[in-house]
Amino acid sequence: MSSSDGAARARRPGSAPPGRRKDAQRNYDRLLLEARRVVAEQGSAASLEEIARRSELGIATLYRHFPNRTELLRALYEQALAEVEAAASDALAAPNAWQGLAGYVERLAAWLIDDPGLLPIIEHLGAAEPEYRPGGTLERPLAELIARAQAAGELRPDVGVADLTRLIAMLGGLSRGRGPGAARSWRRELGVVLDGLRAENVRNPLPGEPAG
Amino acid sequence: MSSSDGAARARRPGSAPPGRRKDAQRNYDRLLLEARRVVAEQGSAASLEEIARRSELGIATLYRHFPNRTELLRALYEQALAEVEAAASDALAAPNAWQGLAGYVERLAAWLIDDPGLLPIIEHLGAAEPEYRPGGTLERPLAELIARAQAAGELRPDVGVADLTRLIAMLGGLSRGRGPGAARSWRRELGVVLDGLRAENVRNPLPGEPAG
DNA sequence: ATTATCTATAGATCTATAGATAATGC
DNA sequence: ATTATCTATAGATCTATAGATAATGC
Repeated sequence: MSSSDGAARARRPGSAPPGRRKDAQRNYDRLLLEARRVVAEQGSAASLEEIARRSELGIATLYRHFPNRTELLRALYEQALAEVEAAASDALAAPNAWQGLAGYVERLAAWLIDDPGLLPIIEHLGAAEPEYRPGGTLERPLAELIARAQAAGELRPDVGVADLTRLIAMLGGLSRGRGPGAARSWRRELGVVLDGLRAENVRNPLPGEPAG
Repeated sequence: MSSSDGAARARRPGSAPPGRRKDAQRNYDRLLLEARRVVAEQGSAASLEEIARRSELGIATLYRHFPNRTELLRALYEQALAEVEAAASDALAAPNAWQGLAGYVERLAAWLIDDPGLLPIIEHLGAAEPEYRPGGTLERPLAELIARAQAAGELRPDVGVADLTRLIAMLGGLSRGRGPGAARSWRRELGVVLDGLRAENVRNPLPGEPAG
C-alpha cells in the first residue's frame, strides 16, 4: 500500500521476477537480451554457451535462471508477447472495421518480421509442449476483428481465424534465411494478401471449411 | 552406341553417378531416400548418423558419397528440382495466361509443401553458398508466365518475379512445424493469394518497386 | 586389383550439474 | 546467513577420418 506503484504489482513477463538479489535481476535481463539476439541469428537451436558468453556470464548462471532451453525460449516468447498485446486494443478502437483488421494483421506480421527469432521459438514451443497455447491472447481480438469486418461486408466471408493466423505466420516467415534485412519488401506481399482478403475481390470460394 | 539407351547418357541429378560399382549405386540411392525423410523430419541440421543408420550403412559410407552435409543437401535439392522442372512446360502450354501462371504457382507451392525438407535445404544452401542459385531454372519460366498474364490484363501489373517467388516460398512455409499433415488447408491460403494477384482486384498499389 | 564398406576413434560442441568461491542484504 | 556465480567436468552427440576388412568386376 505504501509502495509508490501499488501493492501486489503484477510481474511483467520477460522482466526478472521480483524478490531476487539485484545482481540476479540484472543478469536475468542481460541473458534475455542476448538470447533474443542470438536466437534471431541462429534460431531455436542457438548455442546457450554463446548466450552466456555474450552476457559475460558463466553457463551455469544461465542454467540457474532457465532450467533448460525450452524455459528460456518461453521467457523470450512471453516477453515479446507482452510487447505486442497492446496492438489489439488499438485495432479494436479503429473507426473502420477493415482498417482495424488490416492494421492488426500488419502489426502482427511486423512483430514477427522485426524479431526473426520469434517464429522459430513458436515452432519450438509448439513441438515441445503442444498444450501450451499462449497465442490465444492474440487470437481472441483477431476473431472479433474478423467478425466485425465480415459483418460490414468488407472481409470475404469464407475465411476464419485459422486462415488469418496462417497468413500472418506466412508473412512473418519472410524474415527467414537470406540474411538480415532480407525482409525489406514484406509489405508488398502484405498488400497482395490484403487485396485477396476483400469481400468484393472473391473470384472462387476457398476450398474446405474455415477451421478455427 | 551399342548401349540400349544411347551413348553418353546424361546423368539424372539425384540418381547415382554412373561408372560406380552397383552396390555403391544402390547405397547412394538409399542414402538419398532416407536423407529426404530425415531432413523432412529434422530440417537441414538432421543427424547424418541417423541417415546412415536408417540406410543400414556405416557413417563412413555416407561420407564417402557426400563429403559434407552441404553436398548431401545439394544432391537432395537437385533431385527434387529435376522432379518439378517439367511443370514449367505444362504451365507455358496452358491455353489461358492466368491459368498457366496460377497452375505453376500451385505446382511449386505443392512441391514445397509435400517435401517439408526442401525449404530448410534451400535456406541452408543459400547461407552456405550465396553464389549457388539453381532456382533460376524455375524463375525463368515464371518470368515468362508473369509477362504473359500481365499482357493479358489478368495479373496485377505491379508484381515481379521476386514477389511471386516470395509468395510461393510463403505458401511453402506452411509445411513447417505443427507436425506432419498440418499443411492440409494450404490451398485456402493459395486461394487468398491468387485473388490478391488479379489485376481487377487491385485496391492499393504495392509499396516500393517490383525487384527482380 | 580395384573399389567400397565397416569399426573405431579423435576432436569439437553442447546440455546439465557438483562443489568451491564470491557478492548481496538484513 | 543467504543467495548467486564461477570453474571444471561428465556424458551425450556430432563431424570427419584412418586403417582394416569385405565385396565387386575384369
